[in-house]
Amino acid sequence: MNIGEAAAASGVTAKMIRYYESIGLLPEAKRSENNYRVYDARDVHTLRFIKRARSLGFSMEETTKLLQLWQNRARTSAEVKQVALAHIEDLETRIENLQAMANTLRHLASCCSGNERPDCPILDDLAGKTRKEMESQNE
Amino acid sequence: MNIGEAAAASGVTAKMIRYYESIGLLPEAKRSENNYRVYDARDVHTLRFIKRARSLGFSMEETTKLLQLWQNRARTSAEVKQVALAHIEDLETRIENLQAMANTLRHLASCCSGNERPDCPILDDLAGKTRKEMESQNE
DNA sequence: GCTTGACCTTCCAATCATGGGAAGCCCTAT
DNA sequence: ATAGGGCTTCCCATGATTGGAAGGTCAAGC
Repeated sequence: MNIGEAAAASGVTAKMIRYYESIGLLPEAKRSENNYRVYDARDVHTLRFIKRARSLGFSMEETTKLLQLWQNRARTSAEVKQVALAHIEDLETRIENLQAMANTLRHLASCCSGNERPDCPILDDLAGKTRKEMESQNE
Repeated sequence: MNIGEAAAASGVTAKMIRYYESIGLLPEAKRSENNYRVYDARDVHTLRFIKRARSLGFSMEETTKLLQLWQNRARTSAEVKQVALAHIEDLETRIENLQAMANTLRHLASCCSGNERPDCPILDDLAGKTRKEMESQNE
């Protein structure tokens, strides 16, 4: 199985397979006489594992850790769970940050008439104008 | 006002101020006889505008657009609102993606005993095991 | 046999926004 | 005079991925 077939079977691009090998996430693939990388079903399984982990937002570092645990029969589920819980916490932090942004922007947008006039509470906020300054804009 | 003072006054690092200038977000700063960049209160105001926009998650490209609108008296609030609404949509998409990841992981983690044994539903999911395969693991 | 095209190989560069650091100039205080 | 701090430019690194160039290899069709 060439890299292209492995890519098609796993959903990971050939480029990324080579990259994963280069950073040591995957062991060096065997080579055919033509110097082509050769893969088997087990490699494809590993690639899908990586793809699934990445799609759940795990970093390459976390994915490496998970892959090692997967391949280690002496692992404990506690170790795996710890990685997952840490990642959940990271996701929740990021979600909260994004939601705070979205909430602020929704509020500002709802205050913006969105018409042909130039005055805009969104820009006023970005410009650091206080409510007080806003109210006394005729000074 | 030197770049260090402008940085302290705006909360934008000197490094980033130079970067913003290099990509054209900021015009080239005037120079003192020593070739030091010179800033005034207006520049600091602009830097804070940028910082606030970035903190609301706007990309550099969107920030550039907002800055142009801010500095353009002929703008309409509709233009500003459009940028904001597009960004809100982007944020919401990202939030949904992260939440889907978090939900999946929370479910998997809740199914994981997190003990000393190696069997782990989190790894099973990453490995692509179906529920059916899980139930018949004694085969 | 020779060309074409689809693979594969390695290596280098770009992305986005930011941080780190080197080498060297300028100014002030001791 | 020397030490220090700030300024200058330039290059490099991040994380994960994509793009591309230059060249080797293989199969099919002429």
